[in-house]
Order: sequence, then structure tokens, then C-alpha cells
Amino acid sequence: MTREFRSYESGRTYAGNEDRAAVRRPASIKDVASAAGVSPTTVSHVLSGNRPVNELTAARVRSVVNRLGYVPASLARSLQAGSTSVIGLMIPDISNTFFAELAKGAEDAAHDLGYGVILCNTEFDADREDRYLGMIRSRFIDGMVYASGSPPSRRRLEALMGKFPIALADEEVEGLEGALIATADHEAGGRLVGEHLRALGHRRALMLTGPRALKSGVDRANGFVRAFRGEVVERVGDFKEASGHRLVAALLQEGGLDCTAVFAANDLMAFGALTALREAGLSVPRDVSVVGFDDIRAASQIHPALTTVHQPAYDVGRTATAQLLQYVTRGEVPPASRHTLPVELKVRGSTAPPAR
Amino acid sequence: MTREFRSYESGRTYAGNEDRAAVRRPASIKDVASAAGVSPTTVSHVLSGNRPVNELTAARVRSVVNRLGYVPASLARSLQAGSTSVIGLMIPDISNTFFAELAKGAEDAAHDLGYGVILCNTEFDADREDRYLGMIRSRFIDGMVYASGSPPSRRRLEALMGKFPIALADEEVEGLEGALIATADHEAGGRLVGEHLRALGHRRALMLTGPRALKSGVDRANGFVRAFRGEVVERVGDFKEASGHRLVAALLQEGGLDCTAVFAANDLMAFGALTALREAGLSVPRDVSVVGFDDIRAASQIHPALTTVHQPAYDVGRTATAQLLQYVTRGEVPPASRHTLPVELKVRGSTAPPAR
DNA sequence: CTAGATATCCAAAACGTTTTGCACAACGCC
DNA sequence: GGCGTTGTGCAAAACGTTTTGGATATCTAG
Repeated sequence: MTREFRSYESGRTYAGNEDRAAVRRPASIKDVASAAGVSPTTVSHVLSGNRPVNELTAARVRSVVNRLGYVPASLARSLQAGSTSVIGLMIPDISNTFFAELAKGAEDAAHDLGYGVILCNTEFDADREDRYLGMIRSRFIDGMVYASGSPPSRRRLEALMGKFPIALADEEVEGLEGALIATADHEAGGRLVGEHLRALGHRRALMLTGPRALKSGVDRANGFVRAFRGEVVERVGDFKEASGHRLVAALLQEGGLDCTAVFAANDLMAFGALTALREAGLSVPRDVSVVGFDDIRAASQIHPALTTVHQPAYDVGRTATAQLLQYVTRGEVPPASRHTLPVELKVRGSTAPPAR
Repeated sequence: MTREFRSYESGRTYAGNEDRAAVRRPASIKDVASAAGVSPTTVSHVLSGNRPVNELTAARVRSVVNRLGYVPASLARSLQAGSTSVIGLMIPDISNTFFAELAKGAEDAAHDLGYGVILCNTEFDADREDRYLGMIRSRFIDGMVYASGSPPSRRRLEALMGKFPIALADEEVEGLEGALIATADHEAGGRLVGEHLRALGHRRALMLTGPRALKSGVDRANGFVRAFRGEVVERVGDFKEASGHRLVAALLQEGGLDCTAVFAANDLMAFGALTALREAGLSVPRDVSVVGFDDIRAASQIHPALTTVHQPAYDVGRTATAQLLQYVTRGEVPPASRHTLPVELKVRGSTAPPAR
């Protein structure tokens, strides 16, 4: 097999790879063109409909396309077009249901506009994050949805944000203004909890917060304290179940909780608190009410079901992505703009009026 | 339009877009070359280390690279190289923790070899799946990890499998031989459950299966039935929580469960079953034992904690991807090969000896 | 019968890299 | 002084598209 691609009129041959017949080079537009006796230009026009082509010629081209199983190389197309129709989604941990939901929203929004999503799972690893940021600098992706509040990257992010399309989701990176932001209304969530507990008659509460560095956690706490208008004892945890357990157990040992309600800044810490209370022989909600934040799946399945604030993780991902793409498709770097999405208080079995 | 890029020293502007100075074309290798007074070839060699370059020249080039903030366009690089260092991961639902774990394993394995992962979330939608399969045909991705057992795609998949690197994860597509496969040992999982329930003294069990079309579900059922060696009532569900609830509730209405144990083919259906049982006033595990499959996160967080079979979702994703990449990096289409990963029975609070 | 419009298709440039063959000079060796 | 060797860097081809300015033939109107 000589593998000659006799160009449509001149006797020129496109030198293929005669030697190794093993790996069959996929058909290119040139192959189609010469097989159909037209120029690559015409093939392109037939396929894109970008310019009219004689119907007879077009039919011939299409038949060759089928016969050869020709599929345009998207790489070459992207190179020419200057964009790839792919964006990145940077998150710390896809196995965390919150981020998985967020990712689903992002993927849906991207799919709607024909974009693909590259999963950038960082595990809070700065090197890993850097590698993924490199994808945007090398223009392999058209934009990035950034939902990973790992502090060390702020500097780098800042430098990129003016040059490339980037949207912040869920967590606004402290001190990073002028960006596209979609986040849940953490402050309102805290407020709802405060109002709920106050309405039930509670006047003294324990609040388990997340690390001070995360703005979302601070917002939740602020909203709560303002609305509760009672005494609030604050303890700083790390959003993990163990820390909720540890903090509550410690207080119980030191001579009693001295509170009628516990508000944990996320469901996992609330679970820890529940365990500690149960271990101490206290009953929820009879002796103590407990409220969480996030509404992860287990929250509604434990007993008693956990009163918590439902975060619109899916919507956060979807909104951030849709907003980002709105600018990406127009080749613009997005302006500063904030979207705060509503949260919802789910009242379940873990809260009740304080024992009198 | 002359399209000259002499901009660096002469005051000439970029012919590309004089009109909108807003969008500055990123520096190309030509820009660097002319600014450093060398050829693009030399720049390429300095950056890749592919051929030796005089240290003085190299230093000059590097300095220009920094000054201009040059980053090679990965698209052009990929076009030339003939591969993108990106693979696809096709799954039905990323918000399902099982697939999220699997995705994490895939991402980790890919990252280890410098590959990126495009998240292809199908929601069991054939069109969506087709679009993503198009990415491999258009060679935008170098390979695909396929973990979405939606039946309609089998035909298309079959056609692709000989031509492109594809690995099956978790679910082997029925009748699709000659592929790279990584899956959990579903049959052994079913067997472990059967042995466990039999050892506790159960002799009559209700088994909630998944759709018959999925081999994994069939394997689980077969393993269970063989090991349990008692009477098994079988009901077909669809792996969703609602179906577990519906099936059990229906049986209870029709005049009693008449079984001392329920084995659901996945945790979600087990959750549904638990709810139905609780609603009927039955106590788990006192009146009925319940076992699930998958060991999703919520399984250990509900009360009573669910006895279930731990699936190595992470390992399945990681193994499938690592195997796939082994061939992708060598430019080969992978041969037939199967990796069956061990499962583990997690005995928790939802199982006990039958009431006497 | 002729000028302009229309239909049809092609050549060449452009996207931004990497790779390969070659040119040229300087050097060491016999 | 000739010859292989090494060091250095360039030109050109190749990857596979899309886009744009024409070129040529055919048609239409006056």
C-alpha cells in the first residue's frame, strides 16, 4: 500500500507514513478532500455550512466522510479558533458531597453551552493547584471556576484574575475583589438559625465555628449572633466531625454545658456534638437542641433528624459556571459581580423548646 | 494587513487587533524569538532542553520569556505531539458518593502521570453520552474511563473500543469482551452478606435487586443466593432510595414481610427500606435485619448504622485509570484484561439474630 | 451583446508549536 | 594542512483545521 494522497489536481503527493501500516493514521480533511476530488476548503464548508456548496458536490463529500469515518480533529479546530470550549473546576475534594453537588451544577451549566469541564481536585495541595492553574495560562482551558479556598494560592490567583476568566464559587477568597462570585447566603443562614432558636425560647447557646480564616464560617457566626440576641459561647473547630465531638465533650467535662442549644457551623460537627451529648446521657432535643449547616444527606437520615440550613450547592456551581461562561463565550474577562444564593432552614427533630 | 509582529523593540503595534487594545494577544514563541534575537527553534530548545543551547543565549532567552510572561500554547503543542494528556471520565452521577469516590481515584491516578480528567456526567442521558464520546473520536481526549452502564450506548462503545483507548470501571458492559476492566468483586460481596445473615440464624430473606441489565447487580444477587442457602424473595428495584421504600412498603401492605432480613443491592435502596420499616413500626435490627451494598458515607452515619459491603470505589477508579494510562502513554489500544478488586463486609448495627 | 450579479470552488495564510536536516565555525588530532 | 568532531543555531516541514480573497464559469437584465 503506497499510501499516496494524490492531491486533487497537481500531481503532488502527501507523504503519509508508508512504513508502519500498524497504526492507521486517522483520516484528515485532506484525505477526504482528495478522495472526493475537491479542496480541503470545500470539505470544511460542507461540514460547517459556512458557505454554500453545490448540492451534488456536497453529497459526494458527505459520502466520503462517512466511508472514511472522518471526524475533524478538535485540536486543530481549537487552535485556529483560539478557544477550546473547556473550562476547569477547581475544588478541594470531590468526594465531599457538597463539592460533588457543586460539580454537578457546574457540569450541567457547562454542558448547556457545549463546554467541557476538567476536574481539578486539589486536596488542598498547592502544587496540584498550580499545575491546574497552568492549564489556564497555557490556554488549554478557556476559564476556571474556583471553589477551593486554600489560602496559599491567593497571590497567584490575584495575578491571574485580571488576565483570564475566573469565577469564584462558594468561598470568596478574602481580599480578592473585582471577581465574579457566586456564594450561598451564609449570613442569612446563620440568621435563620438564630431566629429559630430564639423563637423556640432559647437564650443561651453554644456555637461551634469553623476556622476563622474562612469567610463563609465567619458570616454564619455573625448572622447567628446578631439574630439570636442571647448569650453565645463560642468554640473554634475545624469543620470535621471529631472536632465537634471534642469541643462538646470537653465542655461537658469542665462542669456542664450550661446551654440549651448548640449551633454547629456544619453538619459534620453537629454529628460530633450529637455523639458527645448522647455519650453524656443527654437527650436531644429534650435536654439540648442541636442545629447544623449544609444539609448533607445523612442529616435527614439520622435519628433524630438534624435541623440544619440547606445550602444550594448545586446552584452555587451552576450559577458560578453560567456567569463565567457568559463572559468566556464573548471573549471577555468578567467584571466584578456577586451572586448571593438563598439558603433554607430545614426544621427537623433535633430542635425543640428548652426544658423548663 | 501586514500582520507583522515586530512590536517588541520598534514601536510597531500588533497588526492583529489594533482597534481593541483591551484584549492583548498573549506572547507567542515568535515574539520571544525575535525579542531575544534568535529563532523560534532555539527558544523551543531552551525551554524543552531537547538540544543543547549556548548558556549565554539560553540566559537571554529565559530573561525574555520572563519579561514577556510567555507560556507555550498547549494546544499547539498537543497538535504537534498528537496527544493532549487529557482523558475523559464517564459516569452517570457525580453527586452519588460512589462515583465521586471513583472520580477521586481516577483523578489521582491521572494526576500522577500528568494527565487531566474531563468530567463526563451523563445522568443516564444517551445524547449527553454521545457528545462526550465525540471527544474521543475527535481526539480531544487521549482515552476514556467508562463507568456508566447505561445500556443504549453499548453498540457505540463497541465500535469505539477497538480504535481508541477505553477502560471499563465498576460495571462491565454485558457482552463487551476484549476490554480493560476494573471492577469490585460483586459476587464475593453478595456471598459475604449471605454468609453473615446465615450465620446470624436467618433463613428467609428479602432481596432488593437493581435492574436486571446491570451485571454488577446480578453478580451480587447470585453470590448472595448461593451463600445464604435459605429462602429468598426477590424484588427488582432501580438502585434509587424511593424504590427501596416502595418495594418494602408494598410488601408490608400486602400482608406482612414474612422475612427476618432484607438485603438491598445498594445502600440507597437500603435507606428506603429502613424508612418503610420504621414507618410500619418495625424496629431494626430487632424485628428485621437490613444490609446494604456500597458503604457510602451516610451508611455509617445513620442510626442504626448500616451493615453493608464496602466497595473500593476509589481503587476501582484509580486502577482503571492507571491501567488505561499505561497503554495511552505508549500509544497503544489496551488489550483485554480484568482486575477484580476485593470488597469487605462492614458489620454494623442494622443486623442481629432474628427474633425468636 | 455586455456588464454586473451569482454560484462554485480553490489557493494560501494563519493558528503556535516541535522536530529534523543542515550550515557554519571552531577545535583537536595526526 | 586536511579531517573528523563538536558546538551552535537556523530554515522549513509538519500537525489539521478555518477563513478570506480571488478566480472562473454561468446566469440575468438591459
